[in-house]
Amino acid sequence: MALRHAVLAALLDGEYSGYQLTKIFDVGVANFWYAAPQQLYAELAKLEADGLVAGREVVQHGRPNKRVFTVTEAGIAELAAFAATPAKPLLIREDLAVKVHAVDVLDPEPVIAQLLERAEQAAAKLALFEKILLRLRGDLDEETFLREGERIGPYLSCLAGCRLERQMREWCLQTARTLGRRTAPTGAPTGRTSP
Amino acid sequence: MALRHAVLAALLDGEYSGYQLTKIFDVGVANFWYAAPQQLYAELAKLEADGLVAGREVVQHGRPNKRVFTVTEAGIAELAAFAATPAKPLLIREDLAVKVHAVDVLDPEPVIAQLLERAEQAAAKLALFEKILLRLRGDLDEETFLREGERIGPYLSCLAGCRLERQMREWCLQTARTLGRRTAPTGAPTGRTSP
DNA sequence: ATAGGCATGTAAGCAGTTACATGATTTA
DNA sequence: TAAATCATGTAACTGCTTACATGCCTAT
Repeated sequence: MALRHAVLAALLDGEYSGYQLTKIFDVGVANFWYAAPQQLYAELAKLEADGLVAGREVVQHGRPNKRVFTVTEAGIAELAAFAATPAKPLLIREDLAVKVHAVDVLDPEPVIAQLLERAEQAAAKLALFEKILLRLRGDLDEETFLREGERIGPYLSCLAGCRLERQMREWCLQTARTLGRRTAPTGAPTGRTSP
Repeated sequence: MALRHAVLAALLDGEYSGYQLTKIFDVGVANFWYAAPQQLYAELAKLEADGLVAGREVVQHGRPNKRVFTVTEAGIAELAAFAATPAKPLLIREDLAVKVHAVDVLDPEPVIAQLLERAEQAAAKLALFEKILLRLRGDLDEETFLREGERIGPYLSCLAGCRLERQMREWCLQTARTLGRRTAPTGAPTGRTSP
């Protein structure tokens, strides 16, 4: 049971409703945990029942009311216990890499198309993360902020997201180029050995 | 249902038994899919029942016999259909990043220790992957191999593993350093503001 | 009007994890 | 003689995904 810790960590950034959390978690690399909306509503209910978060009704005009949640002291204690526990290894599951692994016996065209699409998504996420970094560090430069800032956890985990997306983008582009060169020596003669 | 595709892709590299696959999959980033041993035995049974792989008994002396599996033509067709289907987004779940995200309200010591340990694991995996790359490309240099090699899929997916582990190592070290500087201004006076 | 965003859930089914079970052989 | 490696599973449980359900408000 580790989704609960990801939810608790996310709620340290502020009061959020279930719906707001779904937005944060379906960016996926929010805090390196993906979760479906239904999981979040269920988990929040459990966390509240266990006294790890406290809900508060927020009345809104013009849109449905919502319940926002805060981490309780018991919730902080739960996080502390979690942090002191040995970390589980990274869990990663990536369709696209499986397809690339098998590409030699397959039609490479759809794989190349997916690599290019993924590269664009990675670039978009990277841009988003860099905006978040800017917002978090305010008017300080990164080094000063990391030395003296009050709350650097979200910044540090966002830095990991940047690294990941940057590598993802580069790998996708490099791989697409490599595959493209092998399949389509189309257009002007290139002086390479003909088939 | 995507574990089956990861298993099929892994079996393109050669005939493997269930036990051998467990070794490949618990390296984790084998082809970007982690799976527990029990999953693999179950999945192989299903794949064989569906005619996507074929099993063959290998008699051994001095150790238990084993059954090794090969991908059938139907298996290749299944992989082809999978490759043509839009890829699901990357699934990533990382305890350690969650802990870092929450580090401001926690004792940073155990988190730093885990970051350093993870950095070492990443370095070890990186070294392993680089050996695999060498083995795959034989006596060719990378560029030539990627242009002219016969089977480049495993090489390309292993390159992704290298990128990932390299970033992981650097992020862990950078993050541990940052956290360490903030908590322990021990030793010689540094001129910084005292607590 | 219709699509999209806000807001919260239930229910069924499948996938993944943890614990248990067995047994032979090689290495320390 | 104990521990590690090879080799293959079963069973119970938990967690995750997919599909369904509802309803209001805003923008096009």
